[in-house]
Amino acid sequence: MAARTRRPERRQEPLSRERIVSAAVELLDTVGEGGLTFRALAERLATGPGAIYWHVTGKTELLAAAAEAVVGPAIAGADTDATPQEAIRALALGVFDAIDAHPWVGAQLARTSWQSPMLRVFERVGRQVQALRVPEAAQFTAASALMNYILGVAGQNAVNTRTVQPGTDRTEFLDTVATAWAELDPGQYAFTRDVAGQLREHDDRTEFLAGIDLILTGIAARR
Amino acid sequence: MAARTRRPERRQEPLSRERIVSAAVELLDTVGEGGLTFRALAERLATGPGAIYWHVTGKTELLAAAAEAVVGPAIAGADTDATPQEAIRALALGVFDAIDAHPWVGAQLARTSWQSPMLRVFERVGRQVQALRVPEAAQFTAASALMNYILGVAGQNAVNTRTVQPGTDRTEFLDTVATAWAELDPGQYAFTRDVAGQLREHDDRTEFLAGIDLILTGIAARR
DNA sequence: GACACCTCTGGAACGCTGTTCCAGCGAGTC
DNA sequence: GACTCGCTGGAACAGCGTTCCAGAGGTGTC
Repeated sequence: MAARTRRPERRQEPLSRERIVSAAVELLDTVGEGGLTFRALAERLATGPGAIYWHVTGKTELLAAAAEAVVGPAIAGADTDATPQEAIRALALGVFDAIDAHPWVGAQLARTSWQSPMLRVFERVGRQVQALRVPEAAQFTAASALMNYILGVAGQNAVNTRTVQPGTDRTEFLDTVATAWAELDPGQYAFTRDVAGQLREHDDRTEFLAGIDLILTGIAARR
Repeated sequence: MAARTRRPERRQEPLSRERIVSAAVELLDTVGEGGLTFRALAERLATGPGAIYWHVTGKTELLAAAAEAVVGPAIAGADTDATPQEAIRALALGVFDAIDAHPWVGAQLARTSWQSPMLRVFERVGRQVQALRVPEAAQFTAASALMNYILGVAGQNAVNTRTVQPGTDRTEFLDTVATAWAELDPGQYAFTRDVAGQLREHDDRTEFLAGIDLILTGIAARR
């Protein structure tokens, strides 16, 4: 028994939404999307699965909160004294870099439509679209196109990091795919073969920005 | 036993990969993404879950095959005697319409990187990019941007149909979101409020095509 | 001090999933 | 008739998100 001598074995910090969310982010970062389970999370927090549900309604909300925690700060910067184009680029890169640092965020954003934080991105992209003097009737189209492109890249980024074995690095992965492309049937896949080299050597970030610029050029030309 | 008179109670058709995939497509179309389980599929095929695994390696392959079955025919058309822009539009619309008719395909395509059938889309988009006389060094970028945009729309389309309750129709759903947008804080969400009306009245297909055209314009301007 | 509250805990259990296992059926072959 | 082998389908397994609930621990009231 020795009930007298038992130490105050109660957990140092009490459970809280913040502690749960930040533990979830750590788990997602280290073990990946599939690694976030309520049991693993409970173990990390030295509690049981049931306790977590007191602070969080379910996995959906938990993932949304984790994404918010990571993306929120990344898009918080001010876009004063910058051209609209530069502001949009900076915003898009903020999202991109957050996804790059936390691949699971890409899947999460692509899965959850325009709730926060992507609604905030939409708002700020839209304002810059207005600053570009895009006709009112075309503003929704312009901002939507940018959002869809960003979310498309987000999703693909997530897919790629999910596909790659945890052991291999990015260069090796690109090399494998590029080699596979180069060995496709020349009749059926002439173009894909042609650009296999560009796939091998491209930089994701630069390429992402080039796509943004393509759309921005399109928007400017239509003004 | 009356073994003599027993009808050929053996299932009419034997199990086969095609039967399984087409049953999966039916299930996905009627019950949605979450409705495709091996048990439901087995019941529909009047067999057990184990039998399915003889013809299909697992759920991943099954989903890929289902997407291929739906998207494959949609992008099979020939693009002879059409301008490159028209060919790209037609191709993109083929993918869009397939997704529109089978919402789960959007999620599937967005989830599986550029395997078939999206690699075939990439190839054919790329050829038209070459036909547009885009400099070699920019071809990968141009084709990738189009692909990422298409996949972004695909993913968002899937999200929206997943969010909406099976009861309500699209108009009602758009109305709800647009109303919510119109009631946002004017200080923080000025732009979003401004375009709430455009959200309510927009047509997905037209909007999708407008985005494609924006990128095409950007590509042409950079030539 | 005793009692009743009420927030919060965490382990057990539920129903569901994808997947594996394997006894056995039925047609074709020696 | 026996043997083989492609194929079947029901049972079982491990894991998931989620729910349930007995009870611990702190706080306020008499």
